[in-house]
Amino acid sequence: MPENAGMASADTPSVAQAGPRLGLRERKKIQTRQAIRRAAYRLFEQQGYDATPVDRIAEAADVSPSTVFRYFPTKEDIVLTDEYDPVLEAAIRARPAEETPVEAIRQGVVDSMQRIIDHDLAELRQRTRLMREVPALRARAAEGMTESARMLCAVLAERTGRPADDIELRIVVSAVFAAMNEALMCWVEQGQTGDLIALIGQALDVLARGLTL
Amino acid sequence: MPENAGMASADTPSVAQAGPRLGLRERKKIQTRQAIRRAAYRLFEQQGYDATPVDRIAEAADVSPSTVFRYFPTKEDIVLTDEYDPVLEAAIRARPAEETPVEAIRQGVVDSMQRIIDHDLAELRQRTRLMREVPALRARAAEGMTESARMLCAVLAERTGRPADDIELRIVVSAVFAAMNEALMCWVEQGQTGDLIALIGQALDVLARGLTL
DNA sequence: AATCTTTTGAGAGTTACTGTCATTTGACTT
DNA sequence: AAGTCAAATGACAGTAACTCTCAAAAGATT
Repeated sequence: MPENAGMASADTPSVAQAGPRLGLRERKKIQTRQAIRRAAYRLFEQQGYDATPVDRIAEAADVSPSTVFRYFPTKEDIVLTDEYDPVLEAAIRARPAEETPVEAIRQGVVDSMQRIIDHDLAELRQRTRLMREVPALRARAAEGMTESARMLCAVLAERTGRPADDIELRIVVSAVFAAMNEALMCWVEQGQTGDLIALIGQALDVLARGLTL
Repeated sequence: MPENAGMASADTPSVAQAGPRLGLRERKKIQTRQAIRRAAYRLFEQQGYDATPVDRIAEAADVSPSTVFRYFPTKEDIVLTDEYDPVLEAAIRARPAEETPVEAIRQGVVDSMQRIIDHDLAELRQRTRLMREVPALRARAAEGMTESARMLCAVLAERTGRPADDIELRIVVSAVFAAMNEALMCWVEQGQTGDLIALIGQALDVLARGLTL
């Protein structure tokens, strides 16, 4: 059974980062990270998130519990750590300056989501399913969204000339993230089989038309 | 020093509920609840949320730790438990049926927020300040918002005739909560001195005009 | 090969819970 | 007023997610 056949994980750099060959140390770190995440995902699937103590994950990944906490400060991070923010940032910066902010956000969001799907759909599925079902993960994910929101605010601040802490800017950004999140949750509830990009598009449409029903 | 002079807390029913005189047992329960919350708020203010173990809150409230957990399933609940949902629900149901959903939400949100401010501004201040500063509370509050969102979806489902799990409905509701939350956070950052109602109005305006900047 | 630095594992300690059980205390009956 | 019942409380034991410290192991460097 091949170990990592044709499967990119979040532990592999998202973008083609043909960086300098890493030393043995760095390579081992990446392996350990992967081992922990894989063991965790497998156990979560088998027995559920709450029913899986970190100690057992450590055991399954063949590392000490201390090591698990060194790689992932909290159990939630094992599931939620991702590299989506830079992707979104790049996608939005790539939009032409003459585009309206809303349109730039829309295209940036759609583009980066497509990239994430292409990169590792299986992982997105697992992650979102867990996010839907485990309250602790939902809560933590929301925390993560406010951090992403700060980033997006900064990018849009440049684009619009507004200050990064501008209230209207923040409203826009948080509404977009809320809509995107809701679209993701709907997708999960529909069995993750539908067209996620279309769902997100629909969600952003609702925002763009001023929430009219 | 008077003990509860002119100060309504979340432990006192929000609305004028001149219900039947409560038995001693019920009265004591309310007292205990109040004692725990007051002790907690005081200690949080003095030494911070994270630096205050539940045991110390129990001690300060003169109850056993078990009792604290009986009243509040988690430490976060001591801060976050509120009775806002019924207020919002009532406010929205009170809007005339011919009003558009967006307008009904807007007025309902504003009305209920005003009611909350009138009821106990001091508590709203403490709560929102803690929500802003303590990550664990931010996360947990987000969880609470998704529950409130479910309720609001149900109410709007009735009003619009759409199913309660309608995607567009859910987008609308989650966007509104996101905007309201962001307005609250802005208010906190501005020292909680500005006009909160105006801020929320501004936030909802941004949504209503389709996020144009 | 020797040394230096980073990573790891072991172990002890804290804290937020969870579950159980005996005791207490208000409520209700007679 | 005494007795009974149900609910509330407190004491205690246990689990699990971390946090900190320190010595051993392993890669990097000379």
